[in-house]
Amino acid sequence: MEQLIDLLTLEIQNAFEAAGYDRSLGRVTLSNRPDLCEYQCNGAMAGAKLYHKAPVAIAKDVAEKLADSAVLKEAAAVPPGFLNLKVSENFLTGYLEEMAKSPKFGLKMPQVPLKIVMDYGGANIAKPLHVGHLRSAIIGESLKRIRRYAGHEVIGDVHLGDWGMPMGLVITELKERMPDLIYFDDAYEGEYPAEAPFTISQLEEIYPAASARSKADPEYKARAMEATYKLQKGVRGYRALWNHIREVSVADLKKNYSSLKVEFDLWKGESSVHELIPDMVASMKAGGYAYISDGALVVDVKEDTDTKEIPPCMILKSDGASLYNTTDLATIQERMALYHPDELVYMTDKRQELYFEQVFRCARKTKLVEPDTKLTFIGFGTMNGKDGKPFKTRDGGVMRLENLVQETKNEMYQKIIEGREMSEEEARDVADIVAISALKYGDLSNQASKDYIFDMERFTSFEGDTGPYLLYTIVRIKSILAKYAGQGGDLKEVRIRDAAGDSEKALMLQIAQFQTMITAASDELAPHKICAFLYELANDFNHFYHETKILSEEDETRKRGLIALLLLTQRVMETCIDLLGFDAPDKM
RNA sequence: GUGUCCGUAGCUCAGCUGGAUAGAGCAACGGCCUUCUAAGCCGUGGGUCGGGGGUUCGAAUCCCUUCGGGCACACCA
Repeated sequence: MEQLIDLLTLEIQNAFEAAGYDRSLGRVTLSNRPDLCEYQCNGAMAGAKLYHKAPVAIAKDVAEKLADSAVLKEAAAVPPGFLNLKVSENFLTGYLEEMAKSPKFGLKMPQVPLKIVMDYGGANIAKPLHVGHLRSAIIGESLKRIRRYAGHEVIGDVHLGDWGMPMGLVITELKERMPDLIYFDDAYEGEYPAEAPFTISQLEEIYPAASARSKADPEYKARAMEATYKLQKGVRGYRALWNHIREVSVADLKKNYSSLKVEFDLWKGESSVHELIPDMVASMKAGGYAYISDGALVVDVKEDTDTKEIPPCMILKSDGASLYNTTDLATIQERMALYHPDELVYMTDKRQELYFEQVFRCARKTKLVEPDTKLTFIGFGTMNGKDGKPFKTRDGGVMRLENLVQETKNEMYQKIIEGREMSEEEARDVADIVAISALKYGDLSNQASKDYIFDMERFTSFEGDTGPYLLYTIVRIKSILAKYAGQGGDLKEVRIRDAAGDSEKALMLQIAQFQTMITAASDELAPHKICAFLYELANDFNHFYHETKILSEEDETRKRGLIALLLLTQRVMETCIDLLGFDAPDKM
């Protein structure tokens, strides 16, 4: 169905035309003076010059044509030339009724759905997930859900970091600690053990140790680079060891991502494409794109319109090893071949923006993608601590994601156990659900591209613009609906009625904006717009709730109308939180 | 140095395809529970929208300039 604001615009445009003015002046916007009107049109002021006429006179002409509009209850021309609009209650009711019975509340589906591959994992199998991976996972998951809801086909790929230097570092450190492992015996030709010679916790300790040592010890670093090279070349023992690292690590990653309700369709990684690399490199050379510069193989990606120096895109290091660029380019090639996507989306820290600009240009220049394939980079800001610097643990280390999630859950458990009578087990379950909302909403309610300050106390608060506050609002609605059903009310036999008061109408008007909001969130890749909408919706509901008796309403018809409005509010809210990637409990 | 993003209330943030009195939340203060979850609601105080110039009937929003900060700038990912 059409967006409410478009229906209003059409109505006003017709009035402009009927009054003898250009219909393009009739654009309607949400009111910025809610005390005066619900929607407004500023077109008369823009038309003043065109028609050499006082803006308010134009507005008056238009308002006259709207006197018996079925859509508008009121259209007032006020100085200096605003058209203040109020929607007809009856029209609004019909609009919400149609929303209630349409799939996705009447959201228009694209004529041709896009096929999109989204890359929003970025986890490295050599090291555990840390807070830096949180934003990519949370924002990426939400955007995937939003664009699916908007009617597109989205494939989410975790795209593991499993082929670079970190692998060489872990292998080198393993060799250092356990030189007698069969994997390091070049003469060995038998089967390797099925069981990994290390656990996930050991792995978590090994990488940081190796990384630190390689920074301090050039000889060690050289060995790690060599190990990386040997792995990539296919040395049997190294591959077998690498398989262990991957298995142990992926099992742990799946557990962690799933605790955040983050799901990937593909568990591919840099290594998935290593076999494509030689041919890709050869064709880049044959096509005349790639050449040797300072020993490395590069492709120039400068353009005449550049306002700054764009360094060439590196394809192979001077030692012949592949790097991030190589696997990313090969991955583009693979994704094009396997899925023929219309768009490739990358979610990473915004510091990688220049890097992706190089890769995208290189992919275009070397024709890895179609001319009309869209390549999108979404860079997110840093998650900072209260001091405004990148988030760290108390002792200054990198905070593991698992610990952050657990701390949030514990914090929430404390609050629930203090404020509510609940069994310990139930409080734990509820705390887990609410904690995820706190974490995700705290992140998503900020613009993705900006840095934000992680404040556990604020995010887990039940007051203000937080995830828990939204869930609390949903729980209130659920509670009333459950009571209504318990009293023998049939939730299927209810229909929305015309709003009887201001707060009821405000709630209805807010719900009616759902489609406009979703469209904006999807087009602009902006989950925070859903957050803002939800928060406002929750406020509107609570305001309405406070001054409206529902279950004790004596007029049966009106009561059913209120229940229908509650149902719709709940459905819209739950749809929105699902798009953000969290759930609501039944009680809290 | 070059490029880029940001600077809005004490704090954390919206608003930025130009419109009327710049909005929320937190914090502070004051009200509202015999009645559907008071983890709620209502209200009060708090702003040279970093500074300066320009475009416009109208600028937080667009342009220029300046100050302050973040980030990036080929063999890491």
